[in-house]
Amino acid sequence: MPVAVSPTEKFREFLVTRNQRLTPERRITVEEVFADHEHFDVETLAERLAAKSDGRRVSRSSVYRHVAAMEEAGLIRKIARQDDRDLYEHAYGYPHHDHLICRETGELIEFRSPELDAILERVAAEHGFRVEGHRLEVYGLSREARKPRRRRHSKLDRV
Amino acid sequence: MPVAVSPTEKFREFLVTRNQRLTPERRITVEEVFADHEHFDVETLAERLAAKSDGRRVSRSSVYRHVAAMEEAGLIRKIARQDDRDLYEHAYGYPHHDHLICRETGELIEFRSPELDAILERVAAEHGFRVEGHRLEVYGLSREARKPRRRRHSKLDRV
DNA sequence: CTACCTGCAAAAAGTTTGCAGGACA
DNA sequence: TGTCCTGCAAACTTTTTGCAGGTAG
Repeated sequence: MPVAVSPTEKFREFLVTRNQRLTPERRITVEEVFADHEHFDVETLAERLAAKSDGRRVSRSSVYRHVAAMEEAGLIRKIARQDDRDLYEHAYGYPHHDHLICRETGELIEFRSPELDAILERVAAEHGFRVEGHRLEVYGLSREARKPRRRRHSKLDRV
Repeated sequence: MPVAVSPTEKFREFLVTRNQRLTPERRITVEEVFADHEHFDVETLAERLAAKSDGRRVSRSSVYRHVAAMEEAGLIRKIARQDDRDLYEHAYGYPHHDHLICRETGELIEFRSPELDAILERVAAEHGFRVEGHRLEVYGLSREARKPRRRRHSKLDRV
């Protein structure tokens, strides 16, 4: 099922409901965020937007404001905290999923598990709780990290 | 299997491995934390410890230092972020579990699900990932929050 | 004209750190 | 004596906010 409306358009629709406009700054911000499917944190995004050489820069404070709006619009979602920063990912046009997070390499491996969702629903129901969403971070070691010393930046590499 | 060693003693053992001592301040901090099974954030804990009328107060910075140490010792664990503060809970003498978090009341309902753990193991294995732990926060509405008592402030009213 | 917007600088809030004086082995 | 420790204040980081000027309809 294809995404019928672009994130930018979706954002505009959301803004309308609040009597707000899709300004150039807002457009630039959404487009930068949806230019790829990478996770991001606001600071980094702001740096990227501030570095634009053409007249397309957006101030840090505005980036924070726009990211907050995009989250309220349901375009993006907070997935974790990394190095004291909130990490975001696309929520629009991207199915919900969870993450395996490697403590060694920082890798984020995405996975989907309907079974998991089902269990949560059931457990929640047992507690009279209505699920609206969840955030799951599984910590451990990725295959990559466990590879027996292969070009990995380990101080223990024999010199 | 019963907890053979008290948290305080456990903390002492950990400190020894780093050539550190269980000072009065450290002892007071661990004891305060394990005085009940409630979740806590450092700021609140620090306030409690600063308010002690007897000569048992501990400065905020030390509380931060001690809490960090206790986490490294495996006595406590970070479970979520609430109101911009890290929230901790006991990890020692308390079986691992996850939480249903009410977005309305802030309630934290604990639950355990071996099935969930099993699924995570399986999914992880499929990705060559070795699980060491996880953090799961399920958001939604608790029964309490859904009780149809007098007008709860909701933007969705009469839309 | 009347919102809505933006960038800047300053402010918040949580957390960390440098430092001088103490304490303990 | 030589570490380890603590409290205090200052520093830091990320994020938010006040404000003055700008812009669109």
